[in-house]
Amino acid sequence: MTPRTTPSVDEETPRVDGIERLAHTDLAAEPFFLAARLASTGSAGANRALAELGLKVRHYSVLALACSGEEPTQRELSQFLVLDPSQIVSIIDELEQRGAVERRTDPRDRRSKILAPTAAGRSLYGEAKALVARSTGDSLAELSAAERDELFRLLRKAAL
Amino acid sequence: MTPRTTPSVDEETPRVDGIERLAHTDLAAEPFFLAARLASTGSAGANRALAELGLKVRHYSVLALACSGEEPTQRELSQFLVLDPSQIVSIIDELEQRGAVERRTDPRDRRSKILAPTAAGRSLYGEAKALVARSTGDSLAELSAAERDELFRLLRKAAL
DNA sequence: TATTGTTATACTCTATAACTATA
DNA sequence: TATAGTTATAGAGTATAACAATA
Repeated sequence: MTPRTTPSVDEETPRVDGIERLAHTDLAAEPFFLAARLASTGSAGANRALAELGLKVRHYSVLALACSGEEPTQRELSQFLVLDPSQIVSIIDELEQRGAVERRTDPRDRRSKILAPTAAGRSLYGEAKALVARSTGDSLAELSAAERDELFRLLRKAAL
Repeated sequence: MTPRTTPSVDEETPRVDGIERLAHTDLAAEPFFLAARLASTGSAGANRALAELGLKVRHYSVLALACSGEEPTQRELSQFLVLDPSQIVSIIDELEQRGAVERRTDPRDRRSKILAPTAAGRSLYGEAKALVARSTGDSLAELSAAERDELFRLLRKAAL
C-alpha cells in the first residue's frame, strides 16, 4: 500500500472459527471489505517476510520506486503511495541513514528532490523483492495461476 | 478492511501526475500493493460517504454484522474484522451510545456477549448500506459489470 | 503568490498487559 | 487453568499547520 499501513494478523493466519459463519453475511459481499481484508493479511505477511531485512512494506515500496529508474520526486512518491509528504520524509530519512538511497536536487526544479538508490540499496531491494514474492505467493495460494493473473489485471484496472 | 483503518485520499481522488509515470514500475505489478491501494481509496470513499450519517467504515462493518442475523459475539467480530478485541469494545460502545445496537449475554456461555441491532440500528444500516453501495460503484467505475463480478469472486476466494 | 520539502504537533489507530467474570 | 470482555496505556500511523528555499 500503500500499502497503506498495516493492520494486524496473527502468526499463522489462523482462519479462525467465527469466520465461517460470518462469511455469508452482506458485509462479506462488499468489494471494499474484501479488498481491505486481502490488503490487511497481505501486508501483514509481507511485513513478516521483510522483518528479517529490517524493512517494512512502506520502506520496501519507497525503495522499489527509487530503484525503478523513473527518478521519482518525493511529491510523486507521496501521490503514488497515498502517503502524506511528511511521512515520505521520515521513510526516506530511515532508508538514507541506512545507506540504501540518497536525495538529489532535481536540476530542472531545485525545489524538488529526486530519490536515487545506492548500490547497497539496489542489492537490498533485490533481496526484499524475492521475500515479498514468496509472501505474495503464500497469500494467494488459494488461486490458480490463471486466477492470479486475472485478479492482478482487475486490481490494476480498478486501483491504478 | 476491515476496513481496516483508513488512509487518506483527497476529496476528488485526483489521479495526479506522477502516477502515470510510476504505473509501469515493478511495485505497481505487485498484487499486495494494488490491493492496498484499492482498499485505501475504497475505504476513503466509503468514509466520505458515511460521514453524513456520522459513521466510519469500522462502525458500518460492525453494524452490518450485528444486522446479519448471525448473532456474532465480540470475539467473532474481532476475528472476522481483523481488529483487536479492545477496538471492538470501543466501536460497540459508540454504536450502543447512539442506540443502534445492544449487547446481550450469550445464554450458552455467559462470558460472551452477542451483538444485536435495535430497530433504529437496522434502519441506520439500511441507509448506510445504500451510501456505501454508491461509493463502491464510483470506486469500481473503470470496470464493466462482468469484471466487477469476477473481481468480487476472486477477492472473495483470496481474502476469505 | 504558489510549490517542494521539512519540522513540529495533534490526532487516530493499533498493540499489550492487567483485571473481572465466567468456564 | 483458560477464555470473553474490559480498561488503561503505550506505540505506530496519519493529518495539519507553519516555515525556508525555490519557482
